[in-house]
Formats: sequence, structure tokens, C-alpha cells
Amino acid sequence: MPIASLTTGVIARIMHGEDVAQPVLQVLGIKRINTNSEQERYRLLMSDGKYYNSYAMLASQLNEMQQKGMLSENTIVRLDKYMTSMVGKEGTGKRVLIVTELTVLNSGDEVKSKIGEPVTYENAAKPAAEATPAAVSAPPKKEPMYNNNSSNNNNNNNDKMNGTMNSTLNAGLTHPIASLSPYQNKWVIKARVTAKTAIRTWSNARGEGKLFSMDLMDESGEIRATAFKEQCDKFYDLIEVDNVYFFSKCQLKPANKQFSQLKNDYEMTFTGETMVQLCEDAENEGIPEVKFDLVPISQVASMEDKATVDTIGICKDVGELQTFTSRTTNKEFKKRDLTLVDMSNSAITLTLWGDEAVNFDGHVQPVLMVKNGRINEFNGGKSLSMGGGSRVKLNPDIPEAHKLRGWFDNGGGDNISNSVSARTGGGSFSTDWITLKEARMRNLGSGDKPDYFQCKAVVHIVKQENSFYKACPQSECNKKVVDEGNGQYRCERCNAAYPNFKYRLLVNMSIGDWTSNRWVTCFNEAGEQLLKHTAQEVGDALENDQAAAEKIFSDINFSSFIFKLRCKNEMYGDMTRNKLNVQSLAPINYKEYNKHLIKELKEMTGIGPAN
DNA sequence: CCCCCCCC
Repeated sequence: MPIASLTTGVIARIMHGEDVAQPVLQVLGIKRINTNSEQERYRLLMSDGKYYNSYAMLASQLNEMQQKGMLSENTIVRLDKYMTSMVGKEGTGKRVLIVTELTVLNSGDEVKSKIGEPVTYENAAKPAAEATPAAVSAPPKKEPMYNNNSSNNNNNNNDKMNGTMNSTLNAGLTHPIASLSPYQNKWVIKARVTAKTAIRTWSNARGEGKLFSMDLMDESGEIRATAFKEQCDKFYDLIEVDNVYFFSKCQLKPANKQFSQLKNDYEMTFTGETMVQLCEDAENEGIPEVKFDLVPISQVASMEDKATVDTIGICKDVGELQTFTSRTTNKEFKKRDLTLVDMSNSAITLTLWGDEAVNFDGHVQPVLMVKNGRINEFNGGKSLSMGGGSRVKLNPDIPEAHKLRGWFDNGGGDNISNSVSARTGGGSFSTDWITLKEARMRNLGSGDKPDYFQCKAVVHIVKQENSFYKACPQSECNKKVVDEGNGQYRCERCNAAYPNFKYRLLVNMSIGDWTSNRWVTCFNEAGEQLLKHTAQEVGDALENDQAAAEKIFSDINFSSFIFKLRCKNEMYGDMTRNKLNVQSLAPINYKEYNKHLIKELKEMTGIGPAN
């Protein structure tokens, strides 16, 4: 590669405020800055062959280039994106150059030496008519700003800041969120509010107050912003989720990763000088909407405990508000459980917390779209809980939501066959993958308590005979009834006779995985899941329409599922038999199943990537 | 300057 020529003298122009596209510079040195946090920051000594600038910073998203050794001494680079800003107190501050995008044109080894005899740019004579940055001029106000409150009597200062922001906006000079850092404070971002918390109060040894926080997003990334006390009151009503705003004059600080899952090393705090201005729809171009990777509820059953998931469903049932005291923290919590259903004919519990639980009105059975719902496994069932980065959207205006609405309003939710959150008594740990052969070899089910495991298996034979029974119509009683032959059905448990009964399923079938095959029993709910028909439909078909029954049963032959099985020795007279009951079955989620296979392969061979 | 997301 020929050695690229430097843009001679450009550093003086840039540092006096001129915006020069793609200057070519030489790196004369780079070193890590000591910061209070663990954040890595690098300071560059850059030369244009005539001048050098020792106050250049590498934006943290470019740290990797330094770590890879791409920015060694003498390297020639092209600055594709950069900005300058004042650091430190007005008047005494230094102007720094922040590099956010760069391309290496020649490696340091290639160039070998320093080009020219550069001197500090501060020795350069300022241009006669200095190109003033647009941001410092004060054009007339364009729109009302939500800026300092009136208690700040420095009105001049306010006007200047209004001018600053508007003129920057007029010039289209907003900054990408990814470029924000504590090292420069003159910026305006244009960002969509993707989430907003309720106002929360705190009281601790260091004082008390209130706050709310919000998540902001643009094309380059996302950041959390928090407004305390006065700012909390001032901005809470103004900020609406999904709107796009211009923000400026917030304080940046390193994000505490323990509490934030947003992809940003920093977070920001509103200050007395913070300005927020609504950006009208017409100007929103390029600011992305939140993406929801919607997964059918049925699939959550085969996802990992503690993972997060996006899903959408109808709020079919709303639980009462519950209050309890945490045993570990002694704190009181409020929660409300909702039941979401979708067209996978599956139901899942979603738990709301705090004010969201108190204020939730689900009696109109709205559509709920959940972003980053946290999966909790409990006793073999999976439920969703709102936590850290979770958010929920009511009746979103998207095709999926309208489809669900139509489905549900036409009775779609009446025959939910799969309850993802149903507890199967499996303990709070996640279910182990065990093959059918291993289950035998390990004598699973021989202890006092049943054993639970899951496996991928194919349906071999489903027995039609005795696959259903007539049960007591009382909702809490599923006891088999005796047909008295006079149109009455007697339940021994309730000691009562009824004119009706309900069908219940008790399906025996042979399933096989790659190691072995076993006869297993599906009780009612699992049976409905398996046969994809309600017990009523199956019973009707078996009693009245043999051809329909034949189809229901043959349709599922050789289908594969992830089976969750309960294994227990049971006594039949003086015989002990090892019984397997199907707790639930789910379509194979290949992504999750492959994860399990890869893990197994790695354990067997010791070969493979970490994790 | 918050920072808990719990329970069965």
C-alpha cells in the first residue's frame, strides 16, 4: 500500500471549530487514561504533519482497535467521524477531539516514522475570519423548549442554551447515543423513549427523594436516563413512551452494569440545565422503533430458565392484587398474575409488580405485548415476570395484535390446551435432559418422591381403547362417574347424581427416543395437547364418529415433541411398576434443543467453544 | 442521589 498523505494543517482548522470531512492524520502515540471507573479510555497524540493535538480521545466503541494493536505509533488513519468539545470550566477548559469512527490507512510498521516536524496547534495563528461553529450562534427561537425552570434566574443563560439547541437541530447536527461520554458535554441527541418507569421514592442513610428513569434509543444505541427530585417533577408528564425527543445537557457517568442491561457503558442524569424537546413525527426519520422478536407462548415452555423473551397474547384472566412480605428482605411486595393466551392455544402466567400491578385493568381483556419478559421456572412450569428491562405494551397497533384480537373475540381462547405455567411438582430447578434408557438405568422413580426429566421423543403408538372416561361434571372433581342407565351419572366422591358428565382423557402411548422406547400416560391436559383436540371433541368422536377419531389419533403418529415426564414406582397389588406420566409436551424448539446437544457433545468430547 | 423485581 502506498503511504497516504496527511491532510496538512488540518488540526488547527478542526480545533478552531471548522468541520473538515475525513481528515487523514498520523498517530504519534496512544495511552490509556486513568479514570476512576474501570472504563477503558485512550488518549491519542495525533499529527497532521504540521500540527499535533495531544487532546484527542478515542470513543470507547473503538477501544477494540487499540486492543488489537491497530493504532500503534506512526499509524496513518482517516477520521470518518469525530467531534470537538470543551472539557473543564468555561474559559479555562481545553478543547478535545473525540474520534468516533476511523479507518486505518497504513499500519505503523508500514509507515515506520513520524512525518514532518509537527508543533502544537495552539501555536498556529487563528484564521482571520474564524469559522464559528453553528452551535454557538444564536438564531431566533423556533419552538418552545422545556428548559430550566423559572427558579433559575439566569435568563440570559437560558436564551443562549435555547439558541444552542435549536441551531444545532436546524443544522441537523445531533449526536449518536453511542458517541456520548463524560469527556464532552456539548451534544444533542435525538432519541426515542422506549420505556419509562413510574415515579419512585427512596429514603436511606444518604437522604431521600424521588426519581424516574427512561430508556432512550437511536440508530447507534441506547442509554438509560434518570431524573431526580425537581427534574423528576418537571419532566415526568412531558416524557411519553414511544415519542422521539431532543435531549441535551445531561450529565454522563459510567453505568452500573449490575443494574442495567442496556448496551451502553454510560448512563445519564438530568440536571438543572437539561433540555428536552419533542421531535415531531415528520422529523423522526432514522430513529428506529423498538423491535419485538415475538415468540409463540407455546415455545416459552422449551426456553431456558431466567432467559428473557418477547411475546404477545390476550390477557384472558386477571388475578387479584396480592401483597406479601419477602422472607429474605422483609420488604412488602405487591404483585398481580395475569394469564396470557395466544393462537398456539397456550396460556402463560405473566406477573406484574408494584404500581404496574396495582393499576392494571385487564377486565377488558386487552392485547399485551411483552418485551424482555423474564422466564421463571417453578415446579416444572414456566411463567413470565416483569423485571429489570421488561416492558409491556397494551393493545399495540400491529398486525399480530389485530389478528389475536379477531381470533380471541371469535372464541379462539375458549379451548386453551397447553398451560405453560402449570406446575408439575418438579421442584424449582430446571428439568434435566435424560434419555429413556438412562431413566431405567438410573432407577428413576424408586425414591419417595417422583423424579422429573425431559427428553425428545417420537410418538409410536397411541391407544384409542380406554383413552377417555366420563368424569364428574363438578369443576374441582374429576372422578369417574357411574352411568346409572337412566340419564343420571353418579359420582361416588361427591355422593351425588348428575344429568351430565364431562369427558376426561387418559391416553396411553408408546414413545421412543434414540435409546429406547416406553409406554407413558397422558392425563387430560397433556392428552389435549397431544391430540390437539379437547377431551370433549375426542370423547364425541370416539363414541359417535369412528372415522373422525381415527383421524385425530393417526394425525399425531410419528410426531416428535419435547416431553416432560414424571417417573414414579407404583404398586399394583403386589407388583411394583415404574410409571411414566407426561406432565407436558411441547413442539421442539430447535434452537434450545441444539444448545442442549452441543453442550452434551462438548461434555462427551471435551471439544468445542467455551459456553 | 436509585439499583428491589421478590412469593408459591
